[in-house]
Amino acid sequence: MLDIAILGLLMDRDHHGYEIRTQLRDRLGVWANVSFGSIYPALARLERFGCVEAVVGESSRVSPLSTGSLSGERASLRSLRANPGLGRRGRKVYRITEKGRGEFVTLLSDPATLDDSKNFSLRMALAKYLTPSLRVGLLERRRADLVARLAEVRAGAHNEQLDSYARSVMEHAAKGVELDLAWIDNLLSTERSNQQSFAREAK
Amino acid sequence: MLDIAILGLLMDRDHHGYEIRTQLRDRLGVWANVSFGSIYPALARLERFGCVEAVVGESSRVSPLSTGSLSGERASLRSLRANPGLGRRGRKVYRITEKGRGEFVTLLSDPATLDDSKNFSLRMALAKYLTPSLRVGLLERRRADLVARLAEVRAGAHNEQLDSYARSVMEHAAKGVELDLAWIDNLLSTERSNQQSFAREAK
DNA sequence: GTTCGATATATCGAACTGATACTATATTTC
DNA sequence: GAAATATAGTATCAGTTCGATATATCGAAC
Repeated sequence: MLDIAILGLLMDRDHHGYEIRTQLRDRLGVWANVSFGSIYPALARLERFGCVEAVVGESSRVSPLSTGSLSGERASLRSLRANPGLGRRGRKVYRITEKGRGEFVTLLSDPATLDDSKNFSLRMALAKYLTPSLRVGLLERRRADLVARLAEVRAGAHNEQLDSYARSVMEHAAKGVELDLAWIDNLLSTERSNQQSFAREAK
Repeated sequence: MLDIAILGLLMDRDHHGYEIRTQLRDRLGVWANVSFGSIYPALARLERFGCVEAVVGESSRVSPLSTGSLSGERASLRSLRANPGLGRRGRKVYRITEKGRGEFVTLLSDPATLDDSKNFSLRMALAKYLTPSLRVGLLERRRADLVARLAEVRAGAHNEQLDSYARSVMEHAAKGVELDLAWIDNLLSTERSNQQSFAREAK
């Protein structure tokens, strides 16, 4: 799952480990904070499989000879983030490979194991890389899962032998699922109206 | 975290592994489905620490000699669930020990690591075992976490360079946090009005 | 009669977390 | 201007959880 997230970020531009963490928080909205104990092994794994590669010439201070490339790197770093305070330590910047791009699309399209909320949100955040039909398929599958889950938590909320706290948790869980469901339905209708407008154009 | 959940279920009555899974789904509303690869090791761990013990005389078919205890067991099983079709295979029923009860309250009260949504929901579902002041403390801590998280996802949702899908995910995440926050505030006001009515009684 | 689905225990490898350790630079404080 | 503090950065470890898989029993459907 982390693999998809990392590859998705790298589709846009190169990143180093620390940055992946902050991007995951700020752009993908799925994790509040991913552990470095997840990120670095995942990066190593992806490199082993040939999906990403470490970008050379980013090790900063070790080679102060090539001022040309160094200043170039500085410039790219400056453009990376407008605020001062760039890289403090030798970073290891990763770039996605061709194989990685292929693997990314495969993983993202794979309908297996998208049961939990995090997994789905991640895929939606990267949905621009999917074809419309795959997007709709993903949404419909998620919708079915949520409907089933809603029945479960609603049944739980009506359980008479629950104390008020446990019941409150179940009721809140139900509201959360309802919110998710409304979101999915909204996305689905957007998706379909886009398809219609596309069909009109093609006519 | 699973330890708290299991001990919490066992506070009510004895359970076997499979049942813990269904109860976790139906009563605690936190997990849709916990893996057996989590439950059985957790049970073994808790037994190793002396927090739970396997209840003897529940091994069913292995000892058809003690008909007295067997019929007694049958009766207890029948009372356990009204529907027919009880244990098909030898179950291992666990009971919480005195040490386990102590450990449970300690773990439940421990303010450390309640950052994620699942963890908090679990604690709330078991909040009847907490004192009012511990409950309020838990709620206020969670509230602070959510306020911080809300700022994060709102900032993310206003990020201009996000595509429409990623932004939708962030906006939905923000709505989810808002829903959580409203729930917490509701629980907090309930908690405080209960305290007030208690104070009036004591007067 | 045999496949199917629910009940039940158990284990394995891979993945994820939280904690911790380490280093380097920037900013603030005295 | 020295010292503390914060932030940026890589890395690893033990413990926990997950998903898949194997095994077995029983009732029901076919």
